Amino acid sequence: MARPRYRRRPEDRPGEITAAAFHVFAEKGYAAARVEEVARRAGVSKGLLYLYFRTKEELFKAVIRSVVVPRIDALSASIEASELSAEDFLRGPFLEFVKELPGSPVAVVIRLMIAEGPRHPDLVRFYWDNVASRGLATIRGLVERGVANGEFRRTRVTELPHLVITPVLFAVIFRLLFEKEPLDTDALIESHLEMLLAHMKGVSA
Amino acid sequence: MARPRYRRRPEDRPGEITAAAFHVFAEKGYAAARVEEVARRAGVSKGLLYLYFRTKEELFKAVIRSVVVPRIDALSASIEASELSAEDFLRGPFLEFVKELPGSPVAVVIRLMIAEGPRHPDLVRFYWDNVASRGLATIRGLVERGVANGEFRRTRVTELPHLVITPVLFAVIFRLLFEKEPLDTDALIESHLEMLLAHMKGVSA
DNA sequence: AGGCTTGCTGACCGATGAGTCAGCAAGTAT
DNA sequence: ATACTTGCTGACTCATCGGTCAGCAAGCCT
Repeated sequence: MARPRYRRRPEDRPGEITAAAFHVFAEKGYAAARVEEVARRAGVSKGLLYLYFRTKEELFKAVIRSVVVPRIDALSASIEASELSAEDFLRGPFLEFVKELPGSPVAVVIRLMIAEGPRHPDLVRFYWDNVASRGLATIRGLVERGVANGEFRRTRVTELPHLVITPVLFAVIFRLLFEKEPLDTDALIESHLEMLLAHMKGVSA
Repeated sequence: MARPRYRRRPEDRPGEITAAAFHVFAEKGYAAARVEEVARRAGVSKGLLYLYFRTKEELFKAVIRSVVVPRIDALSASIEASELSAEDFLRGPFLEFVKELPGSPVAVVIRLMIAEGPRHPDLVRFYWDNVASRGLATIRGLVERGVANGEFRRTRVTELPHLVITPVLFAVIFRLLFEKEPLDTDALIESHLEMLLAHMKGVSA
């Protein structure tokens, strides 16, 4: 008895295709990724792919969104829900979240954004509006909460929340580029946080 | 009188071609860059380009090397030549050097390395051996000089000199990606250095 | 001037890959 | 069973681009 050559599953297809596309884009980059390989990995014909995504670029955008959107929601939620002091939040949930990033799909997205950003300005815009600026605003809010509490002094960190996450981006990129060179990214991020907290608290430890 | 259609200038060609290639790779990335466009910008035929560079990939490697090698030499030289204390060197020549990076050709090279690194492992190796690891070793040496001097306490920064340059990489990438969003990269780098020095000196300023 | 070397040109080739479409077959209604 | 809808296939087209090569001409001899 011949099994059917395929099953109709219109509900599942888009998700399967973006998942496959994520892997292909991750290892090849945008330009070198082949639409046909995406289709093959998704167990689908190239023609079908084009029924769900109008062009390769549309597919690319869908992939970025599919990785990024759920993360944002998770982060926002965890902050709202927390009753911790600023320092405890930074040492706890924040640190945990941020230590995951270098090994997560977000790292891949960051690489793709750096590599392809210049030719996909609307994607950069989307990323800025939904990830980068919101993340920075969140950190700034946290720092200001600490200042209001009396936990922290007022420092440049309020105006430049970027100072909090520089080692995270460094770790992401270092791992991406120099996989072979060992770097204890956890220690990097933790040491930086120690330094930062000491600075904001105004003690010399 | 008909001007000659071209002049023979075999000495100048390689440099002219890599310079043109730098611009094209910078704005298109590797895969989307067209060899013919490089040739056109260099005022040369595609055929000639292939007399000097065997393949597109060779050309790419030559471009990276041409930007990176002179910088290395300049940095090494300036460190050797200096008699300053560790702190003064960091506040002076080091800071100056590092503030230039986000707007320099090195920024472009960093983008290209991130984007194309995975498919050019020997280039990554070259970059690691000649730039990244040497730069890190230099910073570590500087910090240790400060410790030996009694200027600095012994901290994690000795083992993780990466902590010194995280804001530089951040600034490079931020500028590359979000050109439209203002960020005072000088202030970012300076503030980080203040924090770092306070930490290493063990004071709370 | 005539001949020789070689820097240089640009038309060409072959491969590759994005996107299309005519038609097939899985599922559904009758 | 039969007819119908539509998810799905894969062979095809057409443009693009890396790389080649036969030959042209600039500059240098003599």
